[in-house]
Amino acid sequence: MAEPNRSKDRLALSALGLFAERGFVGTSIRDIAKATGLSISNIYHHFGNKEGLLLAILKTASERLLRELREASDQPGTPMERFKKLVQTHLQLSRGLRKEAKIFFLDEEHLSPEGYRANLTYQRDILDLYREHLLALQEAGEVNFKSPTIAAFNILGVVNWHLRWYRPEGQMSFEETSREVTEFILHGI
Amino acid sequence: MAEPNRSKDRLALSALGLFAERGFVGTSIRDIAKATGLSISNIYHHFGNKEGLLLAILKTASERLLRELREASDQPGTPMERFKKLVQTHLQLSRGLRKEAKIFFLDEEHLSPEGYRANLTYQRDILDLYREHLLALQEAGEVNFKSPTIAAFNILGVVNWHLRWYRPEGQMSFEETSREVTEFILHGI
DNA sequence: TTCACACTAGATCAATCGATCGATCTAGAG
DNA sequence: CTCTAGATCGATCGATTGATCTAGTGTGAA
Repeated sequence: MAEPNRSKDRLALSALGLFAERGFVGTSIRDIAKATGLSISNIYHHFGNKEGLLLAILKTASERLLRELREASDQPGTPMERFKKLVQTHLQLSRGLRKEAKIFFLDEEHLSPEGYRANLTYQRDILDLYREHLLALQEAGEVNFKSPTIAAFNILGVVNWHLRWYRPEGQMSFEETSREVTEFILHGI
Repeated sequence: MAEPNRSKDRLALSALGLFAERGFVGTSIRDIAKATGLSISNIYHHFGNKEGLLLAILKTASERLLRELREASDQPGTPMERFKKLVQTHLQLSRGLRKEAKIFFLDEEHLSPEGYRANLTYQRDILDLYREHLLALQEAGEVNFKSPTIAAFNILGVVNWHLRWYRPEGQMSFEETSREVTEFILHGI
């Protein structure tokens, strides 16, 4: 086996694109197999079932997102500087993880209870990261919200909505929208 | 016919609940028929096809939402007062239209081109309403964003995210979260 | 060489899908 | 009393679904 897990990776990559485009239920295992040129059996061999394939994609993406967000916001600096870095990094990463993010918020209701729980945990981890930073800001007193939790939800709303409406082919550049979104958040808290 | 369109309304109501719970693709026309106790044929008789049923629900809800938002924000007052009223009304209405709103943002990719376009138009109408108000605020000079469009997107992100995470059965009251969300938005702009 | 195992293909399964059919029922118009 | 339009029914269509089964591959260890 010169190229280990090549089929597995190809399946995951094709599935990512198809899930993002047509949704989980809207994509059949035959679509995925056909897109890779492999047979259906590979999906069941490598991922157990259709949901296993989705969860594998979600796991990889969310772990990477959380890790990179932690790294970026763990740099030295004032609480406000670190929080700003967190938001900016989140926006930038979401840009590269458009498809993954779309899957994330799309097909929750078609997952098994275990899959749903895993999905929820990934989202909660991101929320908690924001809550930590917001709590630090609140203790520093530079801030005018009462509940760090609600503030974290509001921020996630703005950030996640951004990857919903932002179109790279539009007239507004990513840097332009990203700066405006960041300022909205910084004023909001 | 003592009760005109009763079957039609019952179908739409059942479909609303099922679509919100399991998604459009995740709900079969058999599920809807079974939930109402009527036969499958009624759906095709009253709505043409499965998508027609969804679009009918979407149309009713979005027209009502837009109308009530216009009414609420057309009251006399300063631009800021009217804008605040708009946001508060939006939050309140979303609370009563939870299911409809969920459908709205869920299954876009499974619609026909015409259905997708209709869906997009409804969302654009809301966006434009916000842009009008934000433009008035910008001209009044009380505001620190550059693009009313981006600001409108940000606000919609916060409002729509609210109906995603807010749980009536949780410990936080609706009034509490609503106030906090509104303040976040008002500071953000 | 032999054996075990990871990997892959293709045929096939029962279940379910959206949609359509002709037939029947009901209510009101003329 | 007849005619018609709309509402509703159960049966059924072909297609597709996720999943499984069998039958091989090729590779590396013993």
